[in-house]
Amino acid sequence: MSQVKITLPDGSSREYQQGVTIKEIAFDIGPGLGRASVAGRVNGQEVDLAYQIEEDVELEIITIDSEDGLDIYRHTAAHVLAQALVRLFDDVQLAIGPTIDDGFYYDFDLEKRLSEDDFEQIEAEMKEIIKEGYEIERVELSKAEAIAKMKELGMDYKVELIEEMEDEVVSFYQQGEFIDPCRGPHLPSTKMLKTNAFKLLNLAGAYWRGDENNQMLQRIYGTAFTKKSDLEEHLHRLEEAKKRDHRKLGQKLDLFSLHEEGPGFPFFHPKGMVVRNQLIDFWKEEHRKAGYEEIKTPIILNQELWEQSGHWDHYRDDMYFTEIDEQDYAVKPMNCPGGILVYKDRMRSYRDLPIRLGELGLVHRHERSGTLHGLMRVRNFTQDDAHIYCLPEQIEDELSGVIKLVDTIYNAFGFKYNVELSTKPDKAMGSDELWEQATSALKEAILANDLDYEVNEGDGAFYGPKIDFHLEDCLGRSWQCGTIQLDFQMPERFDLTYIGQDGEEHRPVMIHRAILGSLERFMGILIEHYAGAFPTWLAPIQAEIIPITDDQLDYAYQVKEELEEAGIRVEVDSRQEKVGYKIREAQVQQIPYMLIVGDDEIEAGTVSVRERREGDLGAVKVEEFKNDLLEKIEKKV
RNA sequence: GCUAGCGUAGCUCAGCUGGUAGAGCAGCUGACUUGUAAUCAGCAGGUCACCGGUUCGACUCCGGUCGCUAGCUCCA
Repeated sequence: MSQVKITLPDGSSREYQQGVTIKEIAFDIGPGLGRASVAGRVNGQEVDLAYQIEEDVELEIITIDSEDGLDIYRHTAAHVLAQALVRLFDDVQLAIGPTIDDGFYYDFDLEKRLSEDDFEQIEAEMKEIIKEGYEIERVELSKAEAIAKMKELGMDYKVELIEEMEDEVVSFYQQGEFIDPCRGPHLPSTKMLKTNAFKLLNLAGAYWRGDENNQMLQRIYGTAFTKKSDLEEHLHRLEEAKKRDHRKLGQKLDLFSLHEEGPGFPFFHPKGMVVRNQLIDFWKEEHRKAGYEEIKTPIILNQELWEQSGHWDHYRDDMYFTEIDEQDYAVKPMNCPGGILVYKDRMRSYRDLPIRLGELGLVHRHERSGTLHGLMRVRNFTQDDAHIYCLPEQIEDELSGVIKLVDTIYNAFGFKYNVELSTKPDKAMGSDELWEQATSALKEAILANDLDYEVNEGDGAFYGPKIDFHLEDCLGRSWQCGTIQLDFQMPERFDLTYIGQDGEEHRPVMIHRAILGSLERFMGILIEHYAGAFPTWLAPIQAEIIPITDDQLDYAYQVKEELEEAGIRVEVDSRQEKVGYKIREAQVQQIPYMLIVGDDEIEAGTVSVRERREGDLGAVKVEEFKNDLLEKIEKKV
């Protein structure tokens, strides 16, 4: 027997007999580590504790309290869920069961339609399996054997998956009577799962392989932790997150509403309009500084325009149509064709380029009913659109300019964002060469700006690839907001030209871009981001004046007038209620400042300032409060 | 669009195995004139989403439609 040299992450190394398992090494290093170990990473590859080391390797022990350890733990929990389903339902067909950010799910096919009422029974069976404490063993079969095995068990989806694998050996994990093909690793035993720290959360339909043309499977989502308290904390966090839901806050803070009379067509209330208008003011200011001009184009335009743009061929199903004087018209789903008409309205010189035309354009799209979601996914929304017409050699600078503008605007709200590069979809216009050229230009712009990004294959617009900027909502769901699309198709289709230095006509390049994405979605994100407590510059009401009795009403209105004259949004709560009541009301409405005025304040010409988070700040002169507040608003703090 | 669930007063929710609805908050009226997160009393408010069926009788059971929620698909 020869020795193998194990190098640990800290650089130290140890010698063991060839064939030593990771579990043995972990216990050899220390019993504490041994007990906490769930798997290993050999030369960067995750493997089971029972994995035998046959040569010199770099080894990392994965412990239960690490992120990777928890992931393995949850993966085993998913297998236990699958095992429970197989035990409970004869005709269950297993599909896939991966881990996700906060838990795991398993997809399966079953004649019986499950409901959440069935969770209790399934969880009980899972607990039983955990208690029975099966060793979890890795089994390797040849591809042919693997297929035969799955056919024998009637697992058609697994057969399909294995048939498409390239490897000749397929690994399985067996626990008791249950066996499931899986890459692993897994916990060494089902009994390592805590019976009181997992929970099945919800049930959903999910298409096999994510394709809506396929069979719809049933999916059970669950989560698992190594401690009961962690599970409880997680569930508590979910509850707290739900309180930030923009749909709830929108109603509570009287910002907007949705009605059956117009599904997906949001109604903005006066307070919601304040936020929206502040956002627009900020947007306009930043765009003015970045060299944009603004236009406005019609909502309804002749159908022929949409045929020319390619929307008729590629986007018709998502559009609304109408008729005017027996002519066919369409309600715009995008602003570009209208904007193009503005560009084409006169001759353009190379000296004019780049031309940056911004438009807060109201678009309508027929989104499928099941996809609507508060303000995040609606059927009419205002895009903070702009189209940049430029020379080919200006592309790089223009793309960078937009990326920087996105960063500036998102930073004003403290948003973290994810960047995706979306490439050519199946349903696309134009040659592969042009797409390739446009895609690599976008990629270069991302790299030049030092952004991390992921590639989203086939998710581009039908006329060009795009860089998408994603923001997260209260539950961590990702929503596309900003987008930059490089387009060589529309200039061609609309025969866009500029006169070059040589006096000849040339083709400009077009960049479509939105920073906020849509005002509606962005506001939804904003509401959840701030949990309704908007920074003062955005707050619908910035200060609530609270007189203690009617005797101070005159003074209250006097203060109101002074602040209003300075442009501050202020209200007087003139109701005959106790101070505590009015304060509570203002707190619930997340008003940044409450100004309490009693006889003392009248006497001294002050207001007692209460800040919504810090509480009572004491009395200050009205003038001082005003200047202070104006400065905060100006600085957007 | 698909799968599952849900739809009772402006809001949040009760309503047992079918016998034509109730609370709190909000609203209105009155009293109280109040010092940093809810003063008291009274009043009013519902074709139980809509349409049809079963039944002597339906908020309750069944079917359909619409809307909402979670997820899938699709997307700003």
